[in-house]
Amino acid sequence: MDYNKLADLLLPNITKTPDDYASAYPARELKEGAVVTRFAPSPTGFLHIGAIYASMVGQRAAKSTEGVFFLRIEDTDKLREIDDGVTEIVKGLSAFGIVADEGFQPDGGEKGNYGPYKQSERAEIYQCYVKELIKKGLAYPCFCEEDEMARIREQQEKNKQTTGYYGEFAKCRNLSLEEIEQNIKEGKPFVVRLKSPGDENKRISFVDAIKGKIEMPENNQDIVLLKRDGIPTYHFAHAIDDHLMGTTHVIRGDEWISSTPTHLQLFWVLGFKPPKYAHIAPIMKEDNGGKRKLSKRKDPEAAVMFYHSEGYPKEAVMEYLTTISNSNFEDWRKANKFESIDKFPFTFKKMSVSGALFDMNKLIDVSKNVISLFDADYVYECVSNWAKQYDEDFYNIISRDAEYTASLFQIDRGGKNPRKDIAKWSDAKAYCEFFFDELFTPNDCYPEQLSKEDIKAVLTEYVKAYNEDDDKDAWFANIRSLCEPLGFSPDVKAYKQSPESFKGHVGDVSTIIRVATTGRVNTPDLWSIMKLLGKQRVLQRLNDAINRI
RNA sequence: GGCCCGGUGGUCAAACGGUUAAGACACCGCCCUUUCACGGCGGUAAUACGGGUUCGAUUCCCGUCCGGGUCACCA
Repeated sequence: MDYNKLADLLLPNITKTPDDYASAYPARELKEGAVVTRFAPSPTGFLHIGAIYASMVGQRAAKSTEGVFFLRIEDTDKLREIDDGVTEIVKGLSAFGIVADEGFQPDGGEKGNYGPYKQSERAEIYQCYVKELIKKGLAYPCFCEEDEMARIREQQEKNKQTTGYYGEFAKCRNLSLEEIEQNIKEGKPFVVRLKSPGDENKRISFVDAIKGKIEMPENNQDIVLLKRDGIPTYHFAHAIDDHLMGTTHVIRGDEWISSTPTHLQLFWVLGFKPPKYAHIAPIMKEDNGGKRKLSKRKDPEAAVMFYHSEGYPKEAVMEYLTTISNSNFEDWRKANKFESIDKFPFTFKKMSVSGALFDMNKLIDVSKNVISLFDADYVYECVSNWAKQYDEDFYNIISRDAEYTASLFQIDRGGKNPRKDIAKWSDAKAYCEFFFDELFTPNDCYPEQLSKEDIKAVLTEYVKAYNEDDDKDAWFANIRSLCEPLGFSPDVKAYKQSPESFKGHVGDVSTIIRVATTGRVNTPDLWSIMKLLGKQRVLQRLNDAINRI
């Protein structure tokens, strides 16, 4: 068969040669050991948290070796593609601080010398290489229809043979040039398949950067290279793009492991040096005792938007994801409490081999720690940004006096053992409601064992004694001095020794004042709160409380 | 079903031929304390099962079971 003739018949419009592309995509000039990674999503729906995870790994691997991390859009499936898919991906990533060195940028632009970074714009590149393969007799057109394929499959299943298009079942392999010409003339659609040189009985092995050595049978399927529409399949596009773009490490979900022999074969027939593979385990979810991948239908936490709308800071999500990805991260963090996460020496080897269950408790814990280290101004900024988008009323209230709001986040912050009340920005409202008159709801939740008269007496006396200029010690001494005349013990220990001789202790007196001013039994440091509230509001609330009794 | 990968407390995970089998989260208790937190101390809880190999197996080998992935003109 004259393969050159066949190639021109099938792809008449392709005039460039692989050499043209080889010179258009020169080897990258990077320092020794630099790693080139990429995140290559298809714009088929919302951004999954797994995408953040995978890109974080890619970015970290590249950054730690002064390499390159790029973003390539794999839009070869027009049926599943959604509008704004690319924007969603880029925005979603950048919301977590992930911006690619090359490829699509948050501003909508495209950066880098190895583009285009969108596969739909690379059609003729793929076709050029397919044509080359046809010329070498390594690829051929296949005119089989769907029902025909189904019939073959049925037969194979019946005979307990491996299903698929291969060997003797690959009937279009043996078409003569004349038959092909005839089919083309009749306008029959075709796909281009690889004439697989693989042998099912031979084995191929490769070393996965995460999972170690993996051995599998060679691929003997004549996989589709070019679909009817002339667009390549994932497999083929992967081989071409990652070669041309100089990817050194392909980081992807481990659902791809089983097609890696096919990919290795593709690199081989194309004469390309294959990249290293790092197959990462997916984040799982517990489901009826079993494990399954985080699902977008069932699990809100699968969507990147979830973290955004709940208000988990991007730093916390990254921190959590790193905890999952590198088992030694927590130890490192303990030893480097204030260090930027970028300094963490990331390695593939430490990555978990099997899928970790998503642990919301752990995220919350990590997030509380992360937020507890933020300064008050930054907390305010974050809460404000969050509220602006998700709770406008709250936003209007807190932004009226930025300084005031920021200072309320300063309570017990900045010291050695900061409070950890807030795990996500949506917690902020509940945390600080009583600081704002619009959000403050009086709630007379006084301890039940105290009589109304006693409560009233405490409040009445306190209104007289209250001095807003008191420092913390004086403030508390003041409360303490109220105790005895009112029948309360100024000392908790003394109270515990003979509870029957007191109405309560200084803690109860504090609680009464606390409830009257904040509507709560539990709050952060009351003195700080009253300081912030100011004399007028404190007295107002105290007197209101007295009047309600 | 074929082919891969995996199985240490509820979860995430160390230990890679010899440990009383770490640590973190969650849970429980105690201490600190004017409340709540924070912090400190302590506790419950694990090597899937069965065979080997070995003086000795969480660790190596085999089998069973269980879980996950994959078998498209989807990625």
